[in-house]
Amino acid sequence: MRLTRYFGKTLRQAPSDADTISHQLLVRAGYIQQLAAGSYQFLPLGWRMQQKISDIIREEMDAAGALEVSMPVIQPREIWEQSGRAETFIPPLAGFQDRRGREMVVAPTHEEAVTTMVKANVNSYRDLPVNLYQIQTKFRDEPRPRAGLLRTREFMMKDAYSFDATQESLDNSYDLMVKAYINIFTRCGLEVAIVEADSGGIGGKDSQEFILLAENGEDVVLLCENGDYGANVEKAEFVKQPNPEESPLEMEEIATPGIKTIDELAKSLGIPTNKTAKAVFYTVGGEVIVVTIRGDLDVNEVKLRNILGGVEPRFSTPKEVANSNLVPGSASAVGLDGIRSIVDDSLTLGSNFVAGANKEGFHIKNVNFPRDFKGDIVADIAKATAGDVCPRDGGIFHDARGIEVGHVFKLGTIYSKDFDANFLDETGESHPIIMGCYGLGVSRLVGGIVEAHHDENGMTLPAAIAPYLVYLASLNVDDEGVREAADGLYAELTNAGLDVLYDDRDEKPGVKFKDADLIGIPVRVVVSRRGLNNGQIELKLRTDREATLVPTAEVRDAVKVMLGR
RNA sequence: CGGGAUGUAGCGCAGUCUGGUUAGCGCACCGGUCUGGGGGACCGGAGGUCACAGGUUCGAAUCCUGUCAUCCCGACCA
Repeated sequence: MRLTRYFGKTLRQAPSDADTISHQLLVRAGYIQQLAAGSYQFLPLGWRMQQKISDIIREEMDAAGALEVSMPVIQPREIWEQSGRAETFIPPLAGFQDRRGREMVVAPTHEEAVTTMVKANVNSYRDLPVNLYQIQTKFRDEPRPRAGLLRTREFMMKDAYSFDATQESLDNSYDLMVKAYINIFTRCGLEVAIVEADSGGIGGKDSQEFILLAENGEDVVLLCENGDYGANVEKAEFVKQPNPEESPLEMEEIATPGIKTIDELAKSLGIPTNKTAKAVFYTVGGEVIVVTIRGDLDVNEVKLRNILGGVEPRFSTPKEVANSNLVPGSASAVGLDGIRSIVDDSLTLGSNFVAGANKEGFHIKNVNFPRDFKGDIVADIAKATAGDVCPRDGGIFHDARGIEVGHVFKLGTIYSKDFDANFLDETGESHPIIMGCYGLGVSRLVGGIVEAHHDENGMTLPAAIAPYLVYLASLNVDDEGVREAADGLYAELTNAGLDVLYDDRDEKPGVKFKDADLIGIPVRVVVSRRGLNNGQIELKLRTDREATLVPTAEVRDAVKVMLGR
């Protein structure tokens, strides 16, 4: 494609509202343009890059036996009511009424739709397994879109759904997808960490995320130093260090005037924080509950939500706390009646804790669980952090930020039951179909790849996903010899099956070099009067410092070698 | 939802505090001359509902009120 006929232009400065590097470079290089918060238009360069990624995804999904379909973005709200997610999906569904007054939603994901599709087409175990996927627009009304393409409201996603007759078959379908994802990310030039994850609003049991490690990432993951375990911080399990054994002593009230926090409490008593019990108040569906955890640990709200049956807990307001007769700073579950108590299992790993006395300015020594307070639920609800101990092999966790680029789930039968999507087994017995689902953020990958592949001058895109393979720059367009040579190379390289972006503009060399670097095309070919006088053309990989000179006749083969073709 | 910041040409900004020519500058854009290997120089142009609405005033980009938009931080352990 000739740049004189192209659409979109490069910017010397990025818009002031772009602050992550991928956002800045994608806008400056003319790949994308913002329309509204979390809503981007793809210019030709950006769209081509996204299409290259989509092509890779299609190849790998097809190779794994999945079949491409397409489902509506606008869906009747009914099916969301049927699954029970109409009210519970976070962020809340966006939608509108059609002209007949029927409630429609803009789909944030497609479990409901695909389940109805499969229900109509699968009756027997002979029809299974099957895996359906699509690459298509999603809309989620995110409370805070940010970081360019890394978190948008409208985005492109590849979503796949597997349907199996048995758990073993689901395991196989799931493994096939994990392998396909590894292939996809590898081909995109990315190294991703596969970590255990919470399944969140989608539902299901086993779930893993593919995390592209990057400083601008929103997710925090914990990785064992031995490489055998990695998990999103929302999910991570760890070995809680037990306190030294002591025999339980009698409770004793002590005055602690002015002490409000665990740190102050531990300091004033000269004890470690793990000798204290911390009480935290949450409101769950209008009910205030008290959550008790050892003072050196913090509550993981995702774990808490899961043991509460999936209802989102929220920090209680001061008013709710007061109405429940709880005393902030001196609260505990000791002696509390009529209020639900959730206890982290860390409190079983020690004795004689210091806890609040539920009286302003007082605490109680030698509190022991379950002797001194009840726990309606005792479970692991603690948040792991860097330095904690891996549950698999005792290794130490380190933490890292990353971008969630893929997420796979074993759903089980939650949706097939909602929609009566059943099959008959060999004995004629009816069962709900066992499902899995597999998401991959395509437009997010565009941003993620730039986060991973750039330098101070612009993008350094891998050939597999670059919008063009060759940036052909003619330095002296008013020189007939140069123009003929450049035109000839353009034709030759294009005919050889290489995507060429031909900079035939009447611009200074510096401008062309700057743009070539910014746009990030893997190979740069320069035709100039100077080189031509020696019968030579200049070739350079975007990621190399120095260029090499080759005779005109050898350019095509040399470029192919550089691209590994 | 809460907190903070910002809205002036396609992009980056000054001007606002202290109201008063025709609202400026850099980049980009159009015409021209020179130049020609890392965003070059000069000459001449075009481009603005100063986010929007209302108010104060002889006079508002500037002061007041409201609205909208965009970005950042927080969604947290009493």
